[in-house]
Amino acid sequence: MNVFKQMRSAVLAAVEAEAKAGGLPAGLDCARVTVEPPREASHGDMATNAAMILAKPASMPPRAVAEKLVKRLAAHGDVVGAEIAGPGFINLRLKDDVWRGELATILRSGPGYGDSDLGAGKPVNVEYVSANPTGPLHIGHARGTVYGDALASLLHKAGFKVTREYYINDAGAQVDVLARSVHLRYREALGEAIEIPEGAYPGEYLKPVGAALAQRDGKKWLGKPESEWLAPLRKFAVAAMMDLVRDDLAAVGVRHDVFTSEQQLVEAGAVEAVLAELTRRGLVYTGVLDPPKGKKPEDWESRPQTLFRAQQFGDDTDRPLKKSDGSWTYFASDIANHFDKYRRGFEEMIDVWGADHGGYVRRMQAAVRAISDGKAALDVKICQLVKLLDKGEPVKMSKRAGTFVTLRDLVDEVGKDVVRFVMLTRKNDAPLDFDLAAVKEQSRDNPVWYVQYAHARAHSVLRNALVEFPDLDLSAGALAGGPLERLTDGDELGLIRQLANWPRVVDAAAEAHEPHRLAFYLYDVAAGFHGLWTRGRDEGGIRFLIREDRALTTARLALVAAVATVIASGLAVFGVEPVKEMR
RNA sequence: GACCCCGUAGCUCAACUGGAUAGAGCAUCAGCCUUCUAAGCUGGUGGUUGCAGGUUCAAGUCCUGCCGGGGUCGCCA
Repeated sequence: MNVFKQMRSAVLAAVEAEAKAGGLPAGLDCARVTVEPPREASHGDMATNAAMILAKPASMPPRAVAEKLVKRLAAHGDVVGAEIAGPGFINLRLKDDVWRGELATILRSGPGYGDSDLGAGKPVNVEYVSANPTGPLHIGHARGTVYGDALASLLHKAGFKVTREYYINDAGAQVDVLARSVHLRYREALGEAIEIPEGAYPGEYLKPVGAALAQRDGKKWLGKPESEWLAPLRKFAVAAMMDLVRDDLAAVGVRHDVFTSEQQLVEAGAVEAVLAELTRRGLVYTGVLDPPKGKKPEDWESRPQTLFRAQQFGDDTDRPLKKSDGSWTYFASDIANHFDKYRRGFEEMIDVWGADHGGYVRRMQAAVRAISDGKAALDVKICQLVKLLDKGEPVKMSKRAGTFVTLRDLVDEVGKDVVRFVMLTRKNDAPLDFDLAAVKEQSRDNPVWYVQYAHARAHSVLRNALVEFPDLDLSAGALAGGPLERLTDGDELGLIRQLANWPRVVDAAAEAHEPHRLAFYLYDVAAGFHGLWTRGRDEGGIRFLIREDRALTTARLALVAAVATVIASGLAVFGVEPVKEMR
């Protein structure tokens, strides 16, 4: 329970008391009542919209409601001022001790500060990456990977029971291509001169896979018809690719809890099972689709096919479940995938997809509603493209020429922490520029650096404090129990207010599934701290370390330690290591 | 043609799911280094939130219609 929630309870209590006293109708709906920090600091510590929300149902002017509430709130022990402003806001000014108390809470909570019970232990499944197992992860995967992972951490922090899931698309035609490509490399490893035909994967990374196969099976698959080796090689190749993918994921600090194989779902009859279920509900039929208007494919031929009634669940049209060769569409097995998740207990699911899958969102949401009788909800987060730049110039990439940038290359170039942080500095559905030169810059416009610098600076102060006061106890408990009443400067208290906002930021970001908000918040905290630091250059009295005043120093170190704590808490969600020195 | 995303300062982007005078960085202009890291800080300039309506105490945010940019559109995943 953070300070804002506490004050919201106080506001609700005031409403209830007023209702009991007859000043307001009983049973008013307070769900939309908020207590938040006002945008303008001069408005006080917190503001509530209660009077404006309740005015209409109470059939009273907002200011009249506000007057009644103000009277009661002014009597609250933590409140030193309550006034009506603007159209009916109630601005609350709190005792400084409330903020000092929150500072102690931050220190005692450590990096766990901001943890909440918003999720109440509810299971959430976050499916992300889910790249085809046909090669190493490239830069196009990087954003969804980092985003999904940070979102998972964020939801965990907000009290959800999170499962990180990877869906392996190992049943489609692309995997056949992979198997054939590996067979070529296998023949090559056994001494044949090969030529890579059009339509096969040319990547060098398949060489060791072919060699490993030759090592394991010898000449077993030479000169045999494809029908004999395709299935076993597919399995071998997919396993090798997934090893590759897992290594790449580890390099960016990502680790999934569950890997679900499409192939295994198909083999286990999961697709038939879920289709039977949908058929039983009358949601599957054989019909003919109209060609898309305005863009009729050349080879369009009208034919009856097996369709899912997606339209009944909000999609634009019904969607095919079977290809013309009789095998399942990707959509059909993906329904089985989501049904599988639902049966494993997930009523809340999140999928992270690339921008090119935007058109697929509705049908999958329709399917999830259908298979769960509307009990499960699927949120799909689309990650827009990342434009890779160097000094403002686009980095040339070509898949054909093999010069596409792998995720590993990027991590090797700038480091895991930078990749992770930068990927989270934009809303997921907005395009992102990733400039290799800019992220190496050490300046204010490089947010990674700027935030890390604030954290390092804080630790630098703590280190210097021990030079000045060698016997100082810098443990969180000791600092929290220190003479915090010595913190009286407006900027100091302002910084505490900013830190106290962290739990709200966590909750709001978790609810919106928007981890990027944390990046902006951390940047602001860093700015607040850097500002206070620099003020100490001009005004000796505001410096953190005051040789002649051990008590004041202790109090200020508590603030410094709290800044470091909150930054570390935020970076932990991002999976970024907070540094204590900038080197 | 349909659907999805985006449109905010010269540039790159925020805006706490509808709140008060729309905020940061870059750029630009003016300042601050015998002192805990100047790798930094302070201040100024800069806006018809693409356009036009609507909803209400209140709209950048929600609804409708346009304009512009991107993405997608049966048998790819």
